[in-house]
Amino acid sequence: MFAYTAVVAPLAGVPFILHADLDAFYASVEQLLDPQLRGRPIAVGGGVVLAASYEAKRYGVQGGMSGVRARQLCPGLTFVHGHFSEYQRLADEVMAVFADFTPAVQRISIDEAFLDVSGSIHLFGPPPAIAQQLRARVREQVGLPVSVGVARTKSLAKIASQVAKPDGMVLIDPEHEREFLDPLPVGLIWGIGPVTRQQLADRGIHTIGQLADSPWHPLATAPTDDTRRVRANPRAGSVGAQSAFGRRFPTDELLTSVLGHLADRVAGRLRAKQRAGRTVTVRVRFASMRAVTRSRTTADPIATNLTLTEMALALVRQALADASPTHVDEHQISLLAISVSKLVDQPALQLQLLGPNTDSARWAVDHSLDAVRQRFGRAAVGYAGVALSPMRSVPDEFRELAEHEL
DNA sequence: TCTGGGGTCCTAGGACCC
DNA sequence: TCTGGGGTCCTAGGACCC
Repeated sequence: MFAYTAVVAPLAGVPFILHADLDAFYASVEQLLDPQLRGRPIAVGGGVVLAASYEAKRYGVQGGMSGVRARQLCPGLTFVHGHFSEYQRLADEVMAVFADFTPAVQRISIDEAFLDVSGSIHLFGPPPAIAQQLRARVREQVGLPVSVGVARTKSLAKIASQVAKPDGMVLIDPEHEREFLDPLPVGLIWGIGPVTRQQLADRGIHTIGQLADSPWHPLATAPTDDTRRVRANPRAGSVGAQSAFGRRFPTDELLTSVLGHLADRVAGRLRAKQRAGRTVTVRVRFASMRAVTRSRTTADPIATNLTLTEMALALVRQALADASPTHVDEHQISLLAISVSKLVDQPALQLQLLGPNTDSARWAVDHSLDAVRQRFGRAAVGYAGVALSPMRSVPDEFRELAEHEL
C-alpha cells in the first residue's frame, strides 16, 4: 500500500471528501465476536457466501458464490452463521463515530459512507489527520478495521479507499491527481463494471491514464470532474423485493404464492413509513436467465398487499404471454421481483379522508395486520394463501440489512 | 454447480401536448 | 396533403453498486 504522506495545506475553497469503508464487514464482525476465527479464512452463510474474510478472499472466495464452489477454492474454509442484528448495531456505532467529525455524513450502505470534512479542518487538523483519527477511534471504540480514502471529490475518495484496503488510508493530493490515477486499472472507477471493462480491454485500454487519453474518455465521468455533493440521508426512490427459486413452471399456484409474499414485504415496508407508490414494476427471469420487465403507472398511489398483488400478477401474466418462448429454457422461470417507485408520502389520516374506496378499505385491513405483527412478530400472521415461503435461499434478517431508508 | 437480494442511474422510443 | 420543434411522462432494458 502506498500513500502520499505529505500533509496538504488546505487550499482555499477546495473541498475534502472522505470515503470510509469497513473491511470485509460481516466477516470482520464474526472475527471480532469469536477470537478463534481471527486470522482464519471464514465465510458468512451456507448455501450462498454472503461475505468472506480477507484470508478467504485470498483463495478467490467472493460474496454471491455458492458454498460448494467456495469450499473447492478454499478447503480450510470455515462457515459461520451470521449475527445479523450485531451487524446493524456495530455499523450504526461506526456511523455515530463518523458523525463526531462532521455533520455532513452520507451513508451509502450498511458499511460505508462519504464525509465532507472541509469544515472540520480547524477542529481536527488536515484531512489525512482526520482520516487517521477516525480510523483509530473506530478501531478502539468498536474494534473493527476501516479503510479511508481522502480526496477532492467523491469518486476520487472512493478510488482512494479501495487502494487503501485493507486497513489503510490513502490521500490523493489535489495537485497530483493525474499522476496518482493514471497507472490504476479502469475498473476502479465508480460505474465501470465487468461489461464496460471488457469493452475497454477489447480496445487495448486497461488503465485510467489510457482511458483519459482515448476517444472513449466520455464513457465515464472523469473522477476528477465529479461535482456531486455529500448529501445527508437521501431517501429511497423505490422499494422492491425479489425471490429466486431455481427453475419452476409458472403455475398459478407459484405466481400467486410468490407474488403474494413479495407484495406483502414491499407494501408492508411502505405502510410502515406512511409511503405509497404510483408505479409498479415486475421482473420475470426465465430459466435461460433472460429477464424482462413490465410496469404500470396508476393515478392513485398504492400501498396495500392485495392491490399490489393483483397488479403484479397481471403484469407477470402479460410478460409471460408476450414472451412466446422459442427457447426450451423459457418455459420455466427462475425469479420473480416486484418494485414500487414514484413514491409519495401518504399519512394514514390523509388516506381515511379519501373516503371508502376499495383501496382504503384494504389499507385498513393491512394496517391492523401490521399492528398485530408489530406486537407478536412477523410470523404471527401469514399472508392469505401464503404459508412461510418454502424456498427462501437467504434469511430475512440478511435482506433487511440491505434495505434503504424510505 | 448454474449465478442472492437490496437498490440507483442512464438510455431510447413513443404518446401526447403546445 | 404534408410539415416543425420542445417538453414531459411512461415503458423497457441494461449496467452497475454493495
